[in-house]
Amino acid sequence: MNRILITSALPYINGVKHLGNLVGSQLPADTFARYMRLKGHEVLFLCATDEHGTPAELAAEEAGMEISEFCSKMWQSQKTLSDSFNLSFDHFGRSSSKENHELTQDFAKALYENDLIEEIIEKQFFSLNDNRFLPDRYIIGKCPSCGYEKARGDQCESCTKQLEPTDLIDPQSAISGSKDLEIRETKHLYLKQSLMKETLEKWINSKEDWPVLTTSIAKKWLNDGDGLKDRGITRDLNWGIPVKKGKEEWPGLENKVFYVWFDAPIEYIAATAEWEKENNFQAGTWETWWKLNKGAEDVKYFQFMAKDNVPFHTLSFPATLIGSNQSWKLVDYIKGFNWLLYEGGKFSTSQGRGVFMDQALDLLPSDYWRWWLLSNAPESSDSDFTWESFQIGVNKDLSDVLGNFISRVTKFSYSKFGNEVPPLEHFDEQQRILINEISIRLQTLSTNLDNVEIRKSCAELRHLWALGNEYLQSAEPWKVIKDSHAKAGSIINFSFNLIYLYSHISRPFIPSTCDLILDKLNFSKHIIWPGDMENFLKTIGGGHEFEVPQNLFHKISDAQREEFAAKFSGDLNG
RNA sequence: GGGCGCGUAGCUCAGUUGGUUAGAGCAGAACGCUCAUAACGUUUUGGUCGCAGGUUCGAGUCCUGCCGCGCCUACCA
Repeated sequence: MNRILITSALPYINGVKHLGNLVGSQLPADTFARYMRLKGHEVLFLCATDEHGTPAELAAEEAGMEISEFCSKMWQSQKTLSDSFNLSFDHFGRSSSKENHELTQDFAKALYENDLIEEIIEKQFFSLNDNRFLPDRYIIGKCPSCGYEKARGDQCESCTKQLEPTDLIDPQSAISGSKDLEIRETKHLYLKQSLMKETLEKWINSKEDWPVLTTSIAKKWLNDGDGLKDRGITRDLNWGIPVKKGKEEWPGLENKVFYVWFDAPIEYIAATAEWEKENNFQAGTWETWWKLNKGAEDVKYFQFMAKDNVPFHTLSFPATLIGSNQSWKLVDYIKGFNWLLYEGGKFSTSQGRGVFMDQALDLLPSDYWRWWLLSNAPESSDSDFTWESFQIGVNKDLSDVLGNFISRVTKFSYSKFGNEVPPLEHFDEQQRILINEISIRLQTLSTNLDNVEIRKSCAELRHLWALGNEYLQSAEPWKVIKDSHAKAGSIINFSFNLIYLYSHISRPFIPSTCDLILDKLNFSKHIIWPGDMENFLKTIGGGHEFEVPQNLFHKISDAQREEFAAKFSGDLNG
């Protein structure tokens, strides 16, 4: 048994997440966590909302709510949705937690003491009307290069030229539109990660098993231009973690908070402390997961995220952990994902384009989405959600292959033998050959999951399901029963044991369907990853009582598909 | 501009360190079965592996150049 720490990238607080967000980190992480639990490992699977930053403040303002109230509400909403999608987090925390405040401030202190934080005086736009400093992208004006009227202070979206806010002609606040701006001097903190370039590079070069996507992004940042740049870790906002040196005030930074990207990854650690507290575990339990000098040497740590998150997890966060010199556990494997597209274009939270988690569940049960998303996860490149692909994938794999197999076995059995599973005589030649093939394929599935190869795992699982139909077709119990009741019963017994197998190995992918199968077929709720097939496929013996489940999956009709597509076609939320 | 990735059957993709007749699912065709959600099974039709060179006994796999597509480039998270 190993101790396995799994974190999913933190979903941002500003609204309901779409399917692209879901498949980019939380969902594959859940499948991996569930698999590792079935394997008997001690798993700690964590996630939390990422609550700080300007977009959260603006979203709260738009909703007419206090920021703290807004975040609480959105946290509850995201928590409810992740439960509905059966994301099996051991704890779903908040980056605004007391634990994160303390840890973040402690990290800042340690980094400062190790000469890895620098105080820099900068000139920055201050909006008198909004009574706040404005980040570069919240200043708009005319682009000096192409004349575009609504160029942002960091970059002109029209000609893509990189800009400084002071370059803009006739600058104004993007928040209020006010032109009453002045440039003020203000102090900020920078994380001197440039000093850690060699250390980080060596660490990343040692990770030969990471996906190319992950290491190539990290190396690009390490070697781009003058190399790894220092990074500002403070912002002029009200909502966030106040800049402090541990518990002490930080002179000149009294009204500032840490940059969201500094405190968000620290929440992984804080969430562990929250988890400990919530469960009343012995004080210091969280450290056994995170501190190498307190028992974390044997922990294997996996992170899941979309590609936009990779720089922070490969560079800034490790720089924070290493730089503190406090023997923190570093990540062992980073799984990065590309984007999921919606009908060829981008999912967009701001434009309401695509399908969002709450809307998805209004249409169909979670397993339909889980299955399609996992079997089409954007691993090697961006992948495209289309209603047609979704319809075909769900209908074929879930209804025709898995659902129909369970249906034909249970209904045939019930009609011929009543509500008790008939007994197995002994494994015949055909069954032995099949047991052998299943063992091999199960090993492949297991290896794919060990390697966090999500699509391949789905393909292999589907193949295992298909073996059930192939077996039934060639064994032909409906013919055999005319000569031998016992022999037909034996075929059916074996088929029930195949369903028993599927209810275990499918659980990381489609948990609620598996629970339903366990329930209806009266299988034990004690689920493990199967070992020896010969024994495992004898588990359900003769006389086992069951109930015929209703059809587990309903097909998506063409009419339904068209209705969904029309509903979600526009640039407004459906 | 720079960096990275992709381009394999009509569609979506897999192809370990280069090794014999290039694979899967979907779609198409034929046949079979009738237990089942008109579902299932068997067989089968589709590929000069983006283009052009090169290395090699041998290249989808390595090298060079080109074409096309996508992503990233640090104050959106």
